[in-house]
Amino acid sequence: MFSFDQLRGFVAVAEELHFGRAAERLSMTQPPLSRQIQKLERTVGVQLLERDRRRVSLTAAGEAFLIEARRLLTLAESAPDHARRISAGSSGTLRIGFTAASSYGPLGGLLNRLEEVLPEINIELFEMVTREQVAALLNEEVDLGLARPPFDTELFGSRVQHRERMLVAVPEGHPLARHAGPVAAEELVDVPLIMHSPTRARYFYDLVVRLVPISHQNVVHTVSQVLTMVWLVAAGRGVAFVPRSATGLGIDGVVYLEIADLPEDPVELHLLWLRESRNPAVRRALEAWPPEGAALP
Amino acid sequence: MFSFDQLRGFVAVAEELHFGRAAERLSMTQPPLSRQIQKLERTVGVQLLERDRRRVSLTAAGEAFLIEARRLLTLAESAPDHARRISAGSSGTLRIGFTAASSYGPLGGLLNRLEEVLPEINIELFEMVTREQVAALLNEEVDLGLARPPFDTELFGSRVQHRERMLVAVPEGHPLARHAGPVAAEELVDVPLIMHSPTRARYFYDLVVRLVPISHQNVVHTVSQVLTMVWLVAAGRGVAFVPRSATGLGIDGVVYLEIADLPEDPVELHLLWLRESRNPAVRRALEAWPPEGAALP
DNA sequence: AGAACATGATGCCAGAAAGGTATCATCTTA
DNA sequence: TAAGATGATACCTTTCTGGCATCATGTTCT
Repeated sequence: MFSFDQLRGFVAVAEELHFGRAAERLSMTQPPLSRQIQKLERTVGVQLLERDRRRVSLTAAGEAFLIEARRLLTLAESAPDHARRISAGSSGTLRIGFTAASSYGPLGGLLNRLEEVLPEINIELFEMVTREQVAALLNEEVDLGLARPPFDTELFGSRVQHRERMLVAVPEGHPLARHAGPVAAEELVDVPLIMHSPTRARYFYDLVVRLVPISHQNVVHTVSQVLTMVWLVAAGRGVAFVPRSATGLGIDGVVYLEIADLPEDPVELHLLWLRESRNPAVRRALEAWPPEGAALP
Repeated sequence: MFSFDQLRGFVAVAEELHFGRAAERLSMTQPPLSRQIQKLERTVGVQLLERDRRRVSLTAAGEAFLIEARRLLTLAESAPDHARRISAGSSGTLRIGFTAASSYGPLGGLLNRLEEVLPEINIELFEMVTREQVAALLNEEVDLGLARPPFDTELFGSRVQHRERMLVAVPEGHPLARHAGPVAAEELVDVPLIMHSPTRARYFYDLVVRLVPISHQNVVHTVSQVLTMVWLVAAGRGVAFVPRSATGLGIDGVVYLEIADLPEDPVELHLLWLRESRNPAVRRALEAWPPEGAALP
C-alpha cells in the first residue's frame, strides 16, 4: 500500500509538473521524491507520470489517480478535526428525553439555546415519562432527560430547570369555576377527582398528597399524563391538579383556578444526565444551558 | 500525519475491541499495534479508544473517526484499481469529433458499439469540419475524428470507415428531375452549381472536380457544409453534388439523382486518430469498432 | 558545433521508524 | 489467594526514508 507522503509527493509533482520544484514545495530534495513516485507507481501498478527527460506530464491514469489522491488527502486532513470536534462536544448527536406536555416550554428554550451555541450538533428528541427516561439514560439510549424527581443522585446529575405553580383544572360551568379568587383546599374535599397514578406519575401523586388534603374515595380516574387529565376534565369527569404549563395545552372547556395557601411554584422539572455519560456533547449542553434564572454568559 | 497502517490497526481494534485478536488479524504481534494506536491518537489529538485494563471500547470521537478511517481505507484500495482501468482504456472519457450530417450514420454505429463493449466509458461529441478535427486531434482536444481525407499519415492513423455514392441534388420541378434513370455528366455542364469550398471542404471539392467536368462560371455559391448545400438546392438556387447520406437529412423540395459513369461509392469517410494519443481508450475503441464490412468478433 | 545548463535517475550512507521478543502491571476469575 | 488474561513498556534488530554526490541525457546559447 502507498503512503500519504507518496500521495502528497505525487500531487505536488502533478501540480508543478517538475520534480525539482515539487521537492522544494515539500521541503525535501529531488532524489527521494523521484523514488517516492516510482514506488507509488509500482504499488498502483500503472504509470502515472510521463517523463521524457525534459518535461513531465500526467498520463490518463495519472489524471484519474490525481483526483483520488487529492480526495484522500483532504479527507485525511479533515478526519482528525472532525474527531476532535466530536470529542470537544461541539459536534455529534445529543439525544434528549422529555415528558410530554409539561416540558414543552423549557424544551423549547433548550433547543433554541443549543441551536445558537452548538450549531453543528444533531439533536434527537424522545418523548417518555420519567421512569422511561431514567432507564434510557442508564442504557445510554438518551443523553439528557427533562423529568420529575426523585432520581438516584449517585448515578445521575440533575438540577432544577423550571418551577411552576400548581393549579386545579375544573370543567367550564362547574360551581367552583364561578369563584372569584383562589379556591380553598377545603372546597376540593368533596368533588370527583382525576388523580395521578402513584406509580407512573409518582412525583405529582406525592406532591398533591403532600399539599392538598384529598379524600381517596373521590378519585374517579387514575392517569399518568397531564394531557389525559385535562381531556378528562374537559369531558366533565371531575377536577384535577395540574402544573401551570397545562394552561398552554389549548384545550377548551376547562378553567384553571389558583389554590389558596400553596407554596409558591411547588412543581419542579429537572434536567437529568448520567454522571458518567460518554457523550462529550452533554457537558457542552449543560454549559450552554444554565438553570432558569441564572445569568446567561 | 497518520499512516494507512495505523488506520488499519485502529479499524481492526475498533472491530475486535481486543488488541490481541486485532493484532492476530493483522498478522502482527500485540505490542507494535498498541504503539500504533497510541501514535494515531497522538496525531489525531484525541483519545479514540477507552482501555480500562479489562475491556476496550470506542469513545465518541473514536466512533466518528472509525467511519472516516473506513472511508479512507476503501477509497485507498479502490483508487489504484480505478487508475488501472483507466490505463487499460476500459474507463475514462473518449472525445469524438465528427462532420455534421454525413457522419450521422457511421457515428450512430460507433456509439452503439462503444456503449455495448465499453459501458464505463464516457463519450463527448464535438461537431467540427475536417480541418478543425485535425487541429483538435493535435491539441488533444478530441481523441477520435470522423472526417474526410487527406491527412498527414505520419501523425495520424486512419482507416476508411464508410463509403458511399455521390449523387446530384436538384430542386423539385427542375428539368433534370424529370429524367428517368441516371443523369449524364454532360447534362450538368450548363446548370447553376452550388459548389464546395476548395479550402474548407477540400475533399469534396477535389472529388467533384476529379469526377465531373464542371464549369466554374456556373458556380453560384461556395459553401462547406452539406446541410447548407441541400438547403440552397431546396431554395432553388442551383444543383449540388452530395454524398448519398444527405438523402437522410429529410429536407423537402429536393430530389437526389444518380450520376452516370461514376466510380462506385467514391465518397469516403475516415476514422482518424492521433498515432501518439495518450488516451488508452482510443486503442480500445479502435478494437471495438472495426471498419465497415469487417467481421465483428 | 560545442559548452554550459537543466532535469530526472541512481548509488551510497546515516538517521528514523517499525516490528518482534521478553517482561511488567493490573484486573478478573476460580 | 493463585492463575490467567490483557494492554503497556523496554530493548533490540531490520527496514525504510531522506540527503548528498553523481550520472545520463536533452536543451540552449554562443
